[in-house]
Amino acid sequence: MICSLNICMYFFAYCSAVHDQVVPTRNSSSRVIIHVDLDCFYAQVEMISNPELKDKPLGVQQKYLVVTCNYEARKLGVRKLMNVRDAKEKCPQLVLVNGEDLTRYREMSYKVTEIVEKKLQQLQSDELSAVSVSGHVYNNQSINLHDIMHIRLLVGSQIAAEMREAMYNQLGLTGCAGVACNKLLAKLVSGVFKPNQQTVLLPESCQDLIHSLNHVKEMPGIGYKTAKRLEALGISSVHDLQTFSSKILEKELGISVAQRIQKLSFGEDNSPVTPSGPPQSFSEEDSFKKCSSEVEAKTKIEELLASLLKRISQDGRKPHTIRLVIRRYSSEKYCCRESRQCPIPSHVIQKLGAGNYDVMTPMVDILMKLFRNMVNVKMPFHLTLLSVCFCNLKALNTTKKGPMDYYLASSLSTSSCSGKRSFKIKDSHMENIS
DNA sequence: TGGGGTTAT
DNA sequence: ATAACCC
Repeated sequence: MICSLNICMYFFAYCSAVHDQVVPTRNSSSRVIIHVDLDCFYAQVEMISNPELKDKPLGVQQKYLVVTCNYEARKLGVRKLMNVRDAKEKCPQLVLVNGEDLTRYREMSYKVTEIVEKKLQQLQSDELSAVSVSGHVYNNQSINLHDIMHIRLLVGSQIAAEMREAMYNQLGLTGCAGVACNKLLAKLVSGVFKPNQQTVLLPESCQDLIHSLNHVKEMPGIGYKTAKRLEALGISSVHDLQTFSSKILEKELGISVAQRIQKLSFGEDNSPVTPSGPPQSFSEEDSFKKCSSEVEAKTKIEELLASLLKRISQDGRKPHTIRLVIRRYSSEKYCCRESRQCPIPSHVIQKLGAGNYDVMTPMVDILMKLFRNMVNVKMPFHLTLLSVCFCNLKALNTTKKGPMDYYLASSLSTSSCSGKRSFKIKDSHMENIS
């Protein structure tokens, strides 16, 4: 029997996903999802570029935050998103490196994506006859070799191990993996044994895993805002959410969110693994204590734009929309951002690719118009963040139609259509079972 | 709370 | 086009 597996991978902050629809030929409800999470990705990249850091407690700093840290530092009490002062207090020997420039993390992320895609193609020819697990089994549950779903998950655990091996051998990166029947559970179970280990969840232990969460906030898909709204309804544990009136929840959160998160609370998640491909937007942002003049803002915007132009020219695609985002100073803990966006005029887009025409000037002009649209520069203001974003990325310049366009368009559409590929995995053991 | 990125309205 | 939400 031939089945295809659905593999999904996420990485901290830099996002890459590799995917495949997992469909044992007829039954689309029994998927196998592999979720891979690299251990403290930024810190690993830093330790690879400077091996002296390897056995020291290391934190990656952005502004006055330690955004992530290695496991040496965690043993000594440092946590993700900890204040630099608190972290130094907890751990005076903590070594800090600046991680505000994401360039090297991005580069490593692209390498990981490449390796995973190569490995996925290789799997087609690999013979995986898995009758044993790789890594941990959640709850130490015993395996039933007569249960077809158990067998599929075991195959998944072997593939996960191969993925992690490839990433370690070729890039020196370690990470965790979780194998389960949907994305939610795969992600949750991936964190049970850390770091650099993997765990498979057999369906019978699903409820145990879900109820091991202490609070609904720990459920992936329920963020700060949603958790706050749930709290206002008296919902705090997963059990609270499971048993709460669906009608009232729908009224409070809207039918879409309500139904989705209540399903999550039971461990149900039918969301597909979506091919992410290259990013759909590029942005650069900078935060600071205070920006209160237009000149100051313009200088910062020029810096952000310059970096962005460099990145977009490497990508090859062209943005058709530009956006400016600000954050105003607020005494409240969580302040919102405001943004203004507009289309990029086609003559500016054309200058992006070729020639040495100055593209900065017209772009800065547009951005400053957006800026003045949000901020009344005749009144005092206090900003704490500026961000410039290129989005609505298009591969080709389709503004002009030439005689060649027909051919170009058709050759593109054959390669970029429908999105989902399928990888066949021969599993000799499965023939015996089914 | 950084520096992102995607989804919903 | 903008805000909300998530990691």
